[in-house]
Amino acid sequence: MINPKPRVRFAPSPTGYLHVGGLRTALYNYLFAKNKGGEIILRIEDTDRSRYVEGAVENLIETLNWSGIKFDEGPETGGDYGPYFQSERLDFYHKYADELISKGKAYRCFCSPERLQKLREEQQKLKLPQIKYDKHCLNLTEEEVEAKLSAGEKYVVRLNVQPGQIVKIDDVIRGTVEFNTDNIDDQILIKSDGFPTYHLANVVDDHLMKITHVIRGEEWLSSTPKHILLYEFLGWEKPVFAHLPLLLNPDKSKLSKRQGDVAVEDYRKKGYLKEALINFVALLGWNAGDDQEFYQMDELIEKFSLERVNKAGAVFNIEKLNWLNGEHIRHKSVDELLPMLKEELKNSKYAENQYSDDYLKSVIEAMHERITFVRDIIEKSFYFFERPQNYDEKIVKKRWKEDTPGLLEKLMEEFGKLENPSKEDFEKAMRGLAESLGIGVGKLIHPVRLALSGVGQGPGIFDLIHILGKEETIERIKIALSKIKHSQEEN
RNA sequence: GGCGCGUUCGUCUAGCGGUUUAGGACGCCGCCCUCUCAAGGCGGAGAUCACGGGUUCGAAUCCCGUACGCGCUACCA
Repeated sequence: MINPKPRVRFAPSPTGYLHVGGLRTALYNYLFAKNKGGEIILRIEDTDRSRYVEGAVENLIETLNWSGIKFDEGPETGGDYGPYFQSERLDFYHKYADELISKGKAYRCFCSPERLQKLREEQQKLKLPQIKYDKHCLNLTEEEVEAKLSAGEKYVVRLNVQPGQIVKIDDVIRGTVEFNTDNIDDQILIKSDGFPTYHLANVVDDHLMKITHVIRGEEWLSSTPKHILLYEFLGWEKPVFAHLPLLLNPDKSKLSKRQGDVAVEDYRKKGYLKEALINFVALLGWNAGDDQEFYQMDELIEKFSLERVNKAGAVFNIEKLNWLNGEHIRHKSVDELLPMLKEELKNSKYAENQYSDDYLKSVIEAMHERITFVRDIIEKSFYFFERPQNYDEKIVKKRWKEDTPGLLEKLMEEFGKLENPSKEDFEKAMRGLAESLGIGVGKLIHPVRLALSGVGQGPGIFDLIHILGKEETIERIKIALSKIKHSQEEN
């Protein structure tokens, strides 16, 4: 009975940006579909005109594209089950709303917002266990309805819920969950502006688009019985439901803007790799049951299963994301990193400078294992892009001794003799000098590092020298010699 | 308030009745490697498995209750 090729959907509403929780929902849908050789559809749920945000759809699609989640059908790609904007599917919703009305499973309600408000307040005052619509308009005769209709009165369409019944949900993640219809309100299906609510639009579209599995956030679990009722009233086969645990703030509340970034584009701007974000978010609520933490998309597809999704919410912990970002950078080749570095350079203060690909590649090589973000190459090892403006006081104190200037003079002399030196040539020259002087090579290495970079840490000294080149190395040592001497004298 | 879901190291998690002195990862600390910083390797601290009852020869694992957290309770999704 289960379709061997599932069809799932990601159905965001365009209210601004793609939330990281949304990204994970989209991801799980994608992983599930691709693991089973199925299809994933992107559907835009734009039924709330008051929340419409200009450009949100474009932004959503752009961010989804960036993430590497590819949709088989949707606004961009098209497909046989369109249109993929709910605002363009109004006829469908009205058709089925009418069908429900004629079956007595739904009814028109002419109650004013004021009456509804008052009703709610009264029920609250009476401390009624549940606040529900009183089915007032269900008692209207056909003639009364006709009269109101022809008088042009505004109305909504409500689901006619019969109390005293048990609705069961078989959730892949949560097992069987039961609801008593006593607690279910006569949900509005069509708003007075003629647009459907989520509940109707969702069920109609999922059926029409032949969706087999509804994988969505836990916030929908409570309204699922309404959806099940709709499927039953319409005589449609229900999809399989899977309600995902929520993503949480460090204080365990639902992930929100106030406590950090929630928009995928924020993380993108900060320099997180899509591979790292995907990897991280995949692990928030799911694991394969082994010790693997590092995943590429294709491995996630291969190993993903809904059965292994957790029930409890997961705190979005930035530390682990940072680690994963570093891991994914380390797994990338220098050639893959090159265009990324160039892009970062374009947005840096070095945008006007020219660097050869070979130079940048050697810089990447040197910094590859020392960074969390590609941008770190520019920020942590700025000395590959400009001469140091000053020298770290602490390091000067620690490494710049009285005999240092003399030693560096000798070293420059040795380096000066080198013809087109390789990294090994520099090393041989420096170690040779140290040996002949009977000193530890550290007496040379540390001051040289300071002279070349201005700081006390970085790649191996011979890499640093070789990348900078003989001329620049000597020049920087000269500059340091004069500058650091000065500061010493001044003190 | 009502309904629903959840609860294992700070965080992400493994565990699906005995193999557990509860395993891994991030972070933290230490050691090794080493010219520094990383990366890597090794090790350490860190969880009375929310609490209380049961079931059982035996429970983190099954059942019930309590507490706490979260979600829903809109003409929002």
